[in-house]
This record gives sequence, structure tokens and C-alpha cells, in this order.
Amino acid sequence: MFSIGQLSKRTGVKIPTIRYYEQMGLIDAPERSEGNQRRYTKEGLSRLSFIRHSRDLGFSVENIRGLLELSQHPEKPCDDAHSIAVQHLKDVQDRIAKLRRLERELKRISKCDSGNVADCAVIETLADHRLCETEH
Amino acid sequence: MFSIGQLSKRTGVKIPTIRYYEQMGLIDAPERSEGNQRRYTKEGLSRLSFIRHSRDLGFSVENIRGLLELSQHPEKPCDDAHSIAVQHLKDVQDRIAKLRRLERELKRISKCDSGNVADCAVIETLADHRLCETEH
DNA sequence: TATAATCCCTCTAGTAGCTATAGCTTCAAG
DNA sequence: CTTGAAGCTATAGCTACTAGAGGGATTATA
Repeated sequence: MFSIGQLSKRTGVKIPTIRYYEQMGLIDAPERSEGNQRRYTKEGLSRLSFIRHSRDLGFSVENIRGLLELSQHPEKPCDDAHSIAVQHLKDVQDRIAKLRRLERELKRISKCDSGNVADCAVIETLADHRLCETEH
Repeated sequence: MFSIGQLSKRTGVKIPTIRYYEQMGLIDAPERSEGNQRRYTKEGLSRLSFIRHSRDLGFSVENIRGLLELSQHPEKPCDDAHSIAVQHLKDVQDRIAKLRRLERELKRISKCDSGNVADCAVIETLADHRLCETEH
């Protein structure tokens, strides 16, 4: 049996976040000690580790809900798990592409070595979209 | 003079967002018509365009506040504008690096072509961080 | 056993940057 | 003069937490 603090240390999930996940129904409410403190089992630990890891990989809480549900049913087909993962991969790739366009533009802007605001490329470009090279 | 709807169309900023910016003090409260509706000038238009463009480039509202303040003082040195832009560029690059690590891991996971959850790489990897190749 | 240090409890509110809704008023065209 | 679109305020909701107040529980040491 672990206290919430021990669970937090083992999983790297902060204490208020654990309570938040419980409130969201992502983890079951655990048993309580006589003094009303949460006491977790190994199941609780592995479920929270799953969540932590999924969050690290950027899955949304809603997706994690689905993935957890699936993981409880090993006999089911795993097409849903695949499509969640593949969709998430696409989202990540979209975000990368978008950020790379931003990066190019920001690099160009930041090169300005003017002394004052009147002819600073940063300010000028922000004020006028037509000075941009890429779409965004 | 533009109504809020016309301003919205010209800048691409949604109406509730314009009112939100006003509340945040990012744009000045404009004059009102007799019937209490907002009426904007060309200054209002260009300020909002500046904001829109900065948001598109991913600057935070707080950074935009600083950049707007600077843009009002053309005689000032523009070191601050540079450091905001350079810092933002760094943030963007960090996020790209992080997302690329995610991308690698998600690609690896998604390749699983198992039929059911019991031996699905997606679920398995989420349950056990040790199956990952990269850090995150 | 007493006490101090640490941990845990609930509840509420705050973060960023909007977006949505309800219930009303004003404006512009026919 | 009427009707439909557009605008008004105020409030609440979104994601995924995080922080703080004001208490009670547990544990280690004296």
C-alpha cells in the first residue's frame, strides 16, 4: 500500500495532479486509511504509470481514457489503439511543420541589427504581414 | 470608422477575441456610437493587425504587450524587441526538438501490426516506459 | 508518551487564450 | 415601419493542471 506521496514519487506525477485524475475519473478512487488518507495498490501504481507515460507522449486525457479502456480488454482487436496513435502522430507532425515555418520567419526577423525601433525589422515585420516570406 | 464586425473581417480576429483584447488592455477601448456600439479608427485597425500577426508568430500576449509598447516609441533602442524575438525563437526550437523526439517514438509504436490488444505495441509501450528508445 | 515535523485532507480559485451562451438592444435595408 | 442581422454585457466553459488556505493524520524522535 502506498500513500499518495509515495505514488507521486514513484510515478513522477504531482500530488494535486493525482487527485485531479481521480476527480476526472481517469483513476479509480482508492481505499482510505482510518484517518481518511488515500492508500494505493500496485494496480493503482501501474495505471498511473500508464497515464504518465501517455501524457509524456502527448496524448490527450480523452485519448488516454480510450487507451486505458482498451488495455483492460486484451482480447479485443487493437485497431482503435492504432488509429489513436496514428492520428496523434499526424497531429505531432503538423505541429512540427507549423513550428518550422515559424522558426524560419523568426530567424529572418531576429537578424535585424538596427539600433532603434524606428527601423527595427522585428517591429516592422510584426506591423506588416506583407513583409513576411512564408504563410502562417 | 469601422464596426467591430468590419474590424474582425479585415484583421481575421474573431469578434469575441477583439472584446477580450480590449478587456485585457491590449487595445484601447474605442469610441462608441450613440447606440453604444464600438467604432474603430485606422489606428485601431493597425494595432489589431500587429497583434494578430504577432499571435500568428506565436508570441504570448504578455510579449505582445511589450512589443506594442516599444512600437509606440520609435526613438528607443530596440534591444528589447530583439531579445523577445530571440527568446521566442529559442522556445520554438526547443518545442521542435521535443516534438521530433515524440515523433520518432510514435512512429515506432504505430508500426505494430498485431491483431489484438494483448500483444499490441501501442498499449504495451504505454504501460512500460522501459520499452521506449528515447528519453522524454 | 509527548511533541514536532512532515504528510495529507477538502475546497476554492487561478493559469493562457480564447469560445460559447443567454437575453437583450441597435442598426440598416426594403 | 418592420424585420433580420449585427452588436451589447455578463457569465461560464474549455485543457490540464497548479497554488493556497485552513485544517487533520502519521511518523520519528526525545
